[in-house]
Amino acid sequence: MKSTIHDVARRAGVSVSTVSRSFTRPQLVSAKTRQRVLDVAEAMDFRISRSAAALKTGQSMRIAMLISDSITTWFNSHVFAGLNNVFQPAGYDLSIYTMNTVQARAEFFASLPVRRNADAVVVCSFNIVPKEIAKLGNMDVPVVGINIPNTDRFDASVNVDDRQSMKLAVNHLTSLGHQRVAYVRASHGSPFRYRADERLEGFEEAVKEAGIADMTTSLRCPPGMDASNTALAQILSLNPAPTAVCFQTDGLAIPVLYGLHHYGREVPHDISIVGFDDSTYSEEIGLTTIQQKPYEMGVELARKTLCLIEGGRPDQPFEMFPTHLVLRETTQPPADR
Amino acid sequence: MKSTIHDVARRAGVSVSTVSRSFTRPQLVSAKTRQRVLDVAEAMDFRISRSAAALKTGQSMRIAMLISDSITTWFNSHVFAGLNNVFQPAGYDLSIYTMNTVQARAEFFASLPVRRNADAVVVCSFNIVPKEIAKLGNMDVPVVGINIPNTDRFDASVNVDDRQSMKLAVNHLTSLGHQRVAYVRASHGSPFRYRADERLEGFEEAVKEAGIADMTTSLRCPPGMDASNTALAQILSLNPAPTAVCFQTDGLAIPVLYGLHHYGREVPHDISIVGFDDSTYSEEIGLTTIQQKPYEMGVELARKTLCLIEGGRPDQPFEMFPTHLVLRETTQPPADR
DNA sequence: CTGAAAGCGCTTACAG
DNA sequence: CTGAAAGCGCTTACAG
Repeated sequence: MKSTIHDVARRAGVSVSTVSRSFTRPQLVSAKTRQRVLDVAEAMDFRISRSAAALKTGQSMRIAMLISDSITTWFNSHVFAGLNNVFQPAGYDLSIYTMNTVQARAEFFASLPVRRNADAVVVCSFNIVPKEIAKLGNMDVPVVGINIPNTDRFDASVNVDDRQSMKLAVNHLTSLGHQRVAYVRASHGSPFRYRADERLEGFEEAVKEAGIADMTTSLRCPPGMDASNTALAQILSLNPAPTAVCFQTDGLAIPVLYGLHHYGREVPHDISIVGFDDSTYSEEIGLTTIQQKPYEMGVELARKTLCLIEGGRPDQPFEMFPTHLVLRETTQPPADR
Repeated sequence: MKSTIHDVARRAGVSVSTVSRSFTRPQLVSAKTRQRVLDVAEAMDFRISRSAAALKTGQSMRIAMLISDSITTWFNSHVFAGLNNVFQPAGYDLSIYTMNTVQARAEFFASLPVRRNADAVVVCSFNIVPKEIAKLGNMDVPVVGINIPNTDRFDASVNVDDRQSMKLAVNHLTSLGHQRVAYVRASHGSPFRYRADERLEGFEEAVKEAGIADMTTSLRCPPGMDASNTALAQILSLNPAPTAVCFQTDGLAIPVLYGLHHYGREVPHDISIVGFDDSTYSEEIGLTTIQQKPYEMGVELARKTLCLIEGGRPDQPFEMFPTHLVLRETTQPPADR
């Protein structure tokens, strides 16, 4: 029913070796023969079986992506898209492994289902611990990371400087003259803990350097639906009121921005807002924010990974991607100045 | 280096058949033997090679998901998450095939790279044409769809009634007393064309039934960054001004909602807004909208697909998922009433 | 440039 | 309940 490489060989009057080469190493076959093989294959609706090829070559043609929360988040889905758009044309399938509970995570690293079944492992925004990295390292395939806290034991990575980026945001505000600045972060327990930590540290450093540390406040959003509501309530009740607020993510900033309007606080006249990510709606809404580009980071990390799989060395195994302060419409000098 | 089933068999003092059965059909092996095999396998870091198993069984253990735009959209990423969370534990990899240009699409259906390399094909929100479906059908694997215009030739599908759902939105507004209602849709050329069409038709029907067809306007967002800006500009310049606006998607509604605030129109006091999807931020922002649940739809479609792969018949091969009007804070009776 | 042959690591029908 | 053996569909080192 489905034709195999043997059927094609017979119909084309060549050996299976030649059929195989016509697909995988065309330069080894005469142009004439190759064309005939390809024509016959086409007529028979033949495709190379990836399972068979994988078995023979010892590669699984699969790459595992480890994430600690949902693939539906802005960051993860863009990284995934970037990775996939490089891996897919190269013949690799990208499989997601979601570790969103302590138990799922422990199970994954205990049983390591990807062993022997992945040609590389991509660790995405994961506060992965040394013991876990060691386990992955034992798999003898490249282990690469995107926005990982620490590159030890990794073969390649692509990162953003969260600390420095957040300082960009604060410096923008302080240089406008803001003195009472608040910071809103997601609750601990977030899978992005280390990134949250870095951003908070960047905020605190910048605020200290600006000499306004004693007038700043750090607010916490509890997990759940009302995260932004809680943040909003805290901002509105701060006394004296902050003239500017930095957010750990645009995802926190946008609902608060909306809520501020709702309660009659004009942005940026009454209060300035800076986000982080440049994610969904940020441009349309005019949110001033720190831009990072997870799609592009995914593309670049996939390239490095392919290079490693082929036994090469990426030019720049550990790359720091730039971020940019994007000025839009939610910041201005404080009104009382 | 990597141990195979033979190594395990030798160390455990059994045949490879028994090792294989211990993993894939445990009930065929005595508990004692199985435990010994599993212990040895564990000690040797052995995992079944999925490529080898796939070759032998004739299954590819891969499922293809066809989408016509990015995997990063709210709808697609949630469907993907739902599918993947069922397929992955069942041992299947889910591969994305993105056809976002006419050329990419033609190439895909001409070469059908998934032939012999997928155990099922999932068509996601695709205005797929009969000729294309026929090509997929020739692959001899289940072809299933999610939000497809027409279920002919499909083996299973999960859909939402876009037309009826939009009528829900309009009826809500007319029953509040709104008479001048506008509709905002994305430009044609969108990959979601058929869904956009259905929603527009639903809108027009509802408006006709309510007897306010002559007071309604349908606005179009051109593609690109300024889509919502253009819509906003049109809404603001309509004369007489509409008292309510329905949007094809929340993604269009949210930036416009923000823009209306910006230009001093109070929602819902001056103008009511209804979205469609219940997507990112809709709840936090209090957007009244039509809710659909792509994650749940993905889960259910994956279940049907698995059933079909195993040769069964899903209880309900073609399922219509409900949508709900979610009342929040962006609608009220018109102020001039 | 082409072919014959070995073998990748499993699963499963068959036999006991 | 267990094992010996065939074979899934390829790739590739070797020979010519």
